[in-house]
Amino acid sequence: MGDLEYSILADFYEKIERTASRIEMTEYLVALFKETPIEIIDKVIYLTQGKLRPDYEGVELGVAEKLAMRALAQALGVSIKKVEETYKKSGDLGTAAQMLMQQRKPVSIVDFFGGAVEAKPLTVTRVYETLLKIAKASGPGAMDTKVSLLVSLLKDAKPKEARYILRAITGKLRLGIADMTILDALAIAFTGSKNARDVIERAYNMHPDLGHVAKVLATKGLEGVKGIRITVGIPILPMLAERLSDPREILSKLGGKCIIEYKYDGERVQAHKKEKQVYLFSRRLENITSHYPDVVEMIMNNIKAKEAIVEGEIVAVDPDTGEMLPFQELMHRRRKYGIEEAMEMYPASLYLFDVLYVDGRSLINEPLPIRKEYLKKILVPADRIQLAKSTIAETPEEIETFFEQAIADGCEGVMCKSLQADSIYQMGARGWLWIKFKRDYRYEMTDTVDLVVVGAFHGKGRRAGTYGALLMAAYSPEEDIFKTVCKVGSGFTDEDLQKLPEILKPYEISHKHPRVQSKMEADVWFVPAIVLEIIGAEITLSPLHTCGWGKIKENAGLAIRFPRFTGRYRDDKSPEQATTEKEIIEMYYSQRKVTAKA
DNA sequence: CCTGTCTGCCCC
DNA sequence: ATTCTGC
DNA sequence: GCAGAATGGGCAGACAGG
Repeated sequence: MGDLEYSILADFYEKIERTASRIEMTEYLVALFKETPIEIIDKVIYLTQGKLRPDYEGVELGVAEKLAMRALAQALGVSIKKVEETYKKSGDLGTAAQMLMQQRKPVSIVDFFGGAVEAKPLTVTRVYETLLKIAKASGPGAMDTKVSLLVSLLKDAKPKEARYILRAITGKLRLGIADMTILDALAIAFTGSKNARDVIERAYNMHPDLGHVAKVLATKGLEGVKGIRITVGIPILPMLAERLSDPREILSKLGGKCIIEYKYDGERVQAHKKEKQVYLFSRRLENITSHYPDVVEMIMNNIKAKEAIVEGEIVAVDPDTGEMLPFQELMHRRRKYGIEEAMEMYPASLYLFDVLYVDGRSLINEPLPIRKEYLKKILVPADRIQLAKSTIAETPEEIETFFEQAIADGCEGVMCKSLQADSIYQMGARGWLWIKFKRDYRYEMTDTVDLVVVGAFHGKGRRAGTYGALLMAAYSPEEDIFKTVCKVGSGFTDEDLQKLPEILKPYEISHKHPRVQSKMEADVWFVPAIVLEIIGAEITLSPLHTCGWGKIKENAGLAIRFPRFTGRYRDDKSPEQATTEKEIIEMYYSQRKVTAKA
């Protein structure tokens, strides 16, 4: 059985990490694949993706940052505190491990002979199999088992190897390569040119398991890969949408005319029906069949085909009024136990918007209008299963009108889709055939808030050395207190990130400021002083943030959904002039009125 | 048995 | 989910 | 414009530990 020393993999990772050129990265990957014995090509691919098995199999490590830190401390015989310190400073657990290991000298003869020096070199298979064992450990004592397994690996690892083992475990290799680059490299490594890339990508889209595709390619060649087809029961890579904020632009991208449909605030689902069997897959291809027995039932009864793959959005509804409920409520359905009760409290509606396969026939290459016809043909609509509401729009005004109606009906926005002859179902991400349009993409349509920076969190990866996110608060004039509403870590340019520590440094304090109310423990606290403009999609109930605590619901505050920095520093405002708690509460109520109208 | 912490290529 | 950046 | 890597709120499940 062929194997590969893990240090060789680590060396390639290091080279890839050091360059920013995608072409160069691909070249290194190609060299790696050529050096990899065919038997373990799938393992190398999974490790390089930072996973163990394809998503739809649901194999989970159950180890992340904290447990990995514990294991590292144990392997090195240092305190968790020490590991944590090094981690926070470097912003990367892998780098921290490498640094700490390089610092360490053999302390005693026993250590010397018992330690890494005498150990057999790590192999890809050993690393992979150990990670699988970690994933399988469960039940009482599982944490210790997982940690011990990881410790055993780290004890035999050289510093550089530890770097990448830890990164693989935390799911962030951070090499600058992901699926698309791996596909390029596979094409070149096994067929000699990038020409075959499209064929390989297509196979991957229909059977999103890179390890499997690579193995087929390595053992059976391109012909084997061409044989990979859509299989009912294996999820297809879902088509994604681009975003735009202007109806005019949307129309010009889509050729002056489009299908426009409601974008429901729920969970996207790809439903597979195979005779008497139904499978449901999430957007990230997790198997979510057990969460939604009611949806399974509807697919079984109301889709008139022996076999079919359809796509739609699951939305929670109020069992009494039938009104659509916000996404937050649907989350209660993502459970393993108490499904029956949850089903009564949060019944699900399914709004279908596409069909990809019917009775042996792939519809992937059919234009959207044809697919919609098929969908209409096989669907028997009922109370809780219907087509997503849609129409055809040819002017910006028509888009605006339909959009307003969607918002009034409790949707997030709309999807605008091409209906041209080339409007195929583009598996994966590519293209501008689908465009989403949401209220908060438009500055004028959404209220921004001016919030006070009261704390910050150390950044990771490329944010190492600066802040990853800031803790933001609204002001309560009645109590003269600042209460948290969100963290914000998106919207900062590199320049912002460089400036922020300088701006905030003068206000840094060692403990939470007495005028700040927060349930969250920040890495750094500040005197409330700096005000930033923040935009978000809506206000939600929060179990964590303290703004509006108990004023709308017992044991709940308010938070901002999808918060980001607008780029505007409100240095014209004092912290006492920031958005008030009362204003946030009003925003919460006014948005609910809109949805209640529906 | 209850509570707190951590995890999820989680969902959005 | 949104956003920014290097290629 | 793509591909990748930063980052958000919040839910249930799985353990650990009192």
